[in-house]
Amino acid sequence: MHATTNSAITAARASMAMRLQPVSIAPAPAREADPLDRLGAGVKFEKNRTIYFEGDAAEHCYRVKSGTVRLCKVTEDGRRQIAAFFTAGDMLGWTDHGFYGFSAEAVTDVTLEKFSRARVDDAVKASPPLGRRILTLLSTQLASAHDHLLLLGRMTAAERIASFLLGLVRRQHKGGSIELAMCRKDVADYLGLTVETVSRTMSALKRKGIISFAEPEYVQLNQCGALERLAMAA
Amino acid sequence: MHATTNSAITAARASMAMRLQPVSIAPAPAREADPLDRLGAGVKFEKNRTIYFEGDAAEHCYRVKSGTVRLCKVTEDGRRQIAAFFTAGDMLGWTDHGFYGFSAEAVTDVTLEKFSRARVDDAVKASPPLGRRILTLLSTQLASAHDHLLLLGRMTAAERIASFLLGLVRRQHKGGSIELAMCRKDVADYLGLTVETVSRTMSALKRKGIISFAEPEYVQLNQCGALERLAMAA
DNA sequence: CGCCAGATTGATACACATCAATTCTCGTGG
DNA sequence: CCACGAGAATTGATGTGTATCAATCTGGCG
Repeated sequence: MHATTNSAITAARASMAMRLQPVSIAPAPAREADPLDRLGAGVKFEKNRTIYFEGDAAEHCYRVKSGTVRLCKVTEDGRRQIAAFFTAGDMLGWTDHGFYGFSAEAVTDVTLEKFSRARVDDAVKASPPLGRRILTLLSTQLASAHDHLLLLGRMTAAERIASFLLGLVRRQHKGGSIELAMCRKDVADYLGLTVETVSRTMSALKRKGIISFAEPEYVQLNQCGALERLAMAA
Repeated sequence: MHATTNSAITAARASMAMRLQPVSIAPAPAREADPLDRLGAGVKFEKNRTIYFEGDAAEHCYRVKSGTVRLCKVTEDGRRQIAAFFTAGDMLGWTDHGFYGFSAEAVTDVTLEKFSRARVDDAVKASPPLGRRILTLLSTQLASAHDHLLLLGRMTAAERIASFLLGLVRRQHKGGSIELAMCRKDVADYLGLTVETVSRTMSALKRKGIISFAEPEYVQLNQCGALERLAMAA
């Protein structure tokens, strides 16, 4: 019935794990200048400043040079959902709908390259490979969002935390140890939980020796295997 | 602080409501032949057949001609999440990652146009406007997925049902009355709930006179205002 | 030092899941 | 035509994972 080999599934899973978080733009082909480089203007935002608001006209898109950005939306009564975190190399704000659907905010102090949408559009017309890159980008972000849907719709608190930590460790490949740029509230709003549940769940993992941390923002993954078993899902 | 006008927000909200469900490909420019038309091969799938499996090599993409398709993933222990429903005009299976991340299944009997990814890629190289259409497509689907994240992460059962029904009524603009192509289990798995909760919540809405239905698959929205108040969120 | 925001931990509440019957519809065969 | 069985939907009784409410603890900073 299932026409796929196991190795194909394994490969797919590996790639999916890699993109649990939004992923960097593909590196520009070998030794050519990145056509985006000519178009960008450097901008900085302090921690917790808003880069653009949900509902604003979508006249710019951005590429992260340093720091972390969150994409989020807040309801009238204060509930918040974070759709993604972006770090160095990620691109955000590309939409074909005239208005941003989610706000973008600086989680830490950030530096960005800011692009005029109109100019990028022109550049894309002139350079098909650039168009492809943006396509790849959106495709990656879409796949990532779909994985996030499974997490929010069907996973338990422990599974969500495990997936989140594994996603981070894969992005910042520094073996086992990760730095959380965001506070517990941000983690909670990304995972569809409350701060308390995030804190309790992480404490439980710590008690079991699966992870450890002295300060809340520096976490060591001691048993990735155990985490992967928790994150299971697919 | 918030630099946006109310009308901008209103416009953005309207457009966001419109794309709660994945949205049709933009109509081909006026009187020109759609470049995709030459590339597609018609295929049919019976209700509940799988169009492609998660993990399969992503060698084709599809455009729905009739019927409804679901994009979904099932965990080892049987939990399922539906990421999207696609209907006539929607495109699916476009990914830049070699393997499909989610399976696609026929909710009803469906007819599709099937495209070879390689050929579409070539066509895109030859025709920049086609590239733009696909970009728009992905951008729309991404925006839709982000709205879905808010729904799964932060909304109550009643809010999810209300959003879902409003999303449907906007797609099939037949004023007030909608046809559910999918069963309650599909709705539940799209909304991150159980069948029982979907059923109970819809019964409650019926008791209040906000909606009505004799057969489960034909629902009449009597008070869209009340539903919108429920769906609130943003 | 004393303040404050963030993190952690504890006690309790509740929304939704789970388990368990019915009921309803529809297709199938006697 | 009706009996029968199977799958889907609904409804009810109960359980539980996480939210909520409420302290307490911690580290940075004026």
